[in-house]
Amino acid sequence: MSGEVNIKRLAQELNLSIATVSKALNDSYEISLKTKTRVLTLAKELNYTPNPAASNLRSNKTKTIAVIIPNIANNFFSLAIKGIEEIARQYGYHVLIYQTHEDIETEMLFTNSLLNGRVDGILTSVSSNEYNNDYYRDLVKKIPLVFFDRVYESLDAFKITTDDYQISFNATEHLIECGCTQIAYLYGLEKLPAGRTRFAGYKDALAAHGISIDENLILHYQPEENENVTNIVNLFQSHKPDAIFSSIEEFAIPAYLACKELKLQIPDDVKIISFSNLSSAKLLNPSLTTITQPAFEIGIEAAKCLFKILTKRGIGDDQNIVLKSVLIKRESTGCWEKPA
Amino acid sequence: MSGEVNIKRLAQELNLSIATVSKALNDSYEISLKTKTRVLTLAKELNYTPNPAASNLRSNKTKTIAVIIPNIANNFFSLAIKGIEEIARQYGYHVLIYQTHEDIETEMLFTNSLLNGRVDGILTSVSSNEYNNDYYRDLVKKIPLVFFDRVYESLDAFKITTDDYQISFNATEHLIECGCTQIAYLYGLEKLPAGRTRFAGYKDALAAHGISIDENLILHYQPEENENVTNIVNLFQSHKPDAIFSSIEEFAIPAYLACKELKLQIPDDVKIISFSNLSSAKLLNPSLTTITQPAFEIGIEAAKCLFKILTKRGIGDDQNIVLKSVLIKRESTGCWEKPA
DNA sequence: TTAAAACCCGAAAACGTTTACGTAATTAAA
DNA sequence: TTTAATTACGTAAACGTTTTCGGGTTTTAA
Repeated sequence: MSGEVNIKRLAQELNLSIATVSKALNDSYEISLKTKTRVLTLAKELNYTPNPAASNLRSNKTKTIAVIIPNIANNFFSLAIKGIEEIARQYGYHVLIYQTHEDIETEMLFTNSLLNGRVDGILTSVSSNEYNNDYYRDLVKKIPLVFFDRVYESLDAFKITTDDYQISFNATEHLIECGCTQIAYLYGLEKLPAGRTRFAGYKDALAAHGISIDENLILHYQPEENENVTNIVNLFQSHKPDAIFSSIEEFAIPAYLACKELKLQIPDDVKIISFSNLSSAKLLNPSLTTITQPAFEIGIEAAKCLFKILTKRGIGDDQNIVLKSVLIKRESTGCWEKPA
Repeated sequence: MSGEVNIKRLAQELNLSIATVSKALNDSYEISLKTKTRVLTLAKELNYTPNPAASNLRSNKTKTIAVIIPNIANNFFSLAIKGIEEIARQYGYHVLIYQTHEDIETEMLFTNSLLNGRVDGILTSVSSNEYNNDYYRDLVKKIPLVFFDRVYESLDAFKITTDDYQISFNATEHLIECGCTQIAYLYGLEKLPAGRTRFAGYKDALAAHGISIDENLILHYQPEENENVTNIVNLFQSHKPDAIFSSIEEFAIPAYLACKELKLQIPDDVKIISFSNLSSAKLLNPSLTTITQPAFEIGIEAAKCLFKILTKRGIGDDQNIVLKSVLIKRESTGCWEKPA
């Protein structure tokens, strides 16, 4: 009964043609104010909502965007999605979510399945296990696409990133100012510009202070959390770093666990700093000094850029948008200004 | 070019009718194996994917489900979504996400916008600020719907919950066994069965141990996080509880902050226990004893139930599915067995 | 007064599928 | 051998919109 209220039904009850009703609903200039209000009031009365499938088919627009991310159960991404949702709602758009689990195959599978008109555009933060530039160079020609955080460079598309280089430089400098010289680097996102840039900031900060890079102090991320803990433990035992720079959130907890295992005191024996959006960073034991990316704002900006494309605005705009991360000094680096 | 490959195109190139191609793609028994393979190979070669809008319109099925939750940036819900996504992917379904921000109006707005055939079914965890039974009693007749965690009772629909009563009883008993008698209760989800049941478990555990309820020790959740901190501080100053039972994750951090502000030692001065899916609970200062719900599994189960309905299976099955939460004893309650 | 413009609405095609129905050719049953 | 059943494919309608085109009526300008 209620599911059967469509344009035809409205047209019959109002003694109008289907075309007129459709135009009235879409606020066309061809329709008089009088009939518009007649149509609108009946539509509201019968609780009419247009059939999306029919509308999509004819107009080739879906009012839907897709978000493709590695993992939703991650503070950064869930906050970003929150921002995206906020903007999407303002535009009356629906949001589809896809998790790649850091696998480029499923990433491409999902993306390809969206090219047949299921969505009007895509927001993506690419997976870390490979860098497939060719694929994305073709893709951005086929569908409106915006990258955020984990981007592909030198493509004709909007890219929302943070000041990874500068903030990593600053964070490293902060450790140096705290008296550290043997700063271990926990390396994540190696294949992506974000990871490379963070490392560059670290390296350049060391160089700027006359500290030479020690390759032995660089540890690479393993998907198995336990492996990371033992790797960090081994690193401590073999090379005794006096600080840890964790370039991804996933390394922070393992670093703490390793210290716990070795009974190392933070920040006395070792200082720790990590990229992180964990809301509980300030309550860790000790509280964790973090580089925190504006995840929510990144989502907002990314969505705004996509709607710029979808509404044909901002054609000539700069496609590289860089937001500022913030270094929040806490107990784990020992020289914070004042505990809250 | 590549976007223009549709059934008509396939039919032309193969000298077949549109109907035959469609049936071949859907593996109909009416089509010979020979032509099926001809169609399939060309389809793959041209990278054909059916237009979802056209398919939806004609067949009245979208391979899409919706998830309606209060807030995605919450460990419980993001883990649940991860589980839902997992199952949806197995069935080749797409997942739409909607955040209500605990507002029943937007919740109904979203839900209503899905009744016109945009999705085949809905998974929902209802918002906490109201209990609108009438609305959902009508709704479950209109569209396949599964509730998870925050459910409406006595409705003809699948409901996935946890053993809130029993685990709250056990947790309260744990505090009592640690010597606490003045156990404050931080009350959340008051209008929902989940919140009520948790409170009942707390109350009955007190009664079972001959401890009378003190209304002054019951604090109600406020949306403003700062308010909660000051409320807890006030509670401490006026009634000196020796333990805190936080019935929702959102109360845990404020409780810690209040203790910090009053320089109360956890667990010596006060013991704390909280419902929580925070992955960092074990690293808080001190580590937090939690009641942890199997969020991922809840998502899995909820999605499975929805697909039971969508595939017309499990008609007579029990619609109340209860999963077990787990009480993880840590430092904040002082009598944990053995630190990890 | 007349032509042009503006206004308002309807007929019908189109979007790309799915599916009920029809039919010819082949096979099985009588 | 005749008839019924089965197999394999095609025709055409339908799903509910949007949109092009056209026409009739009223208003404005000359």
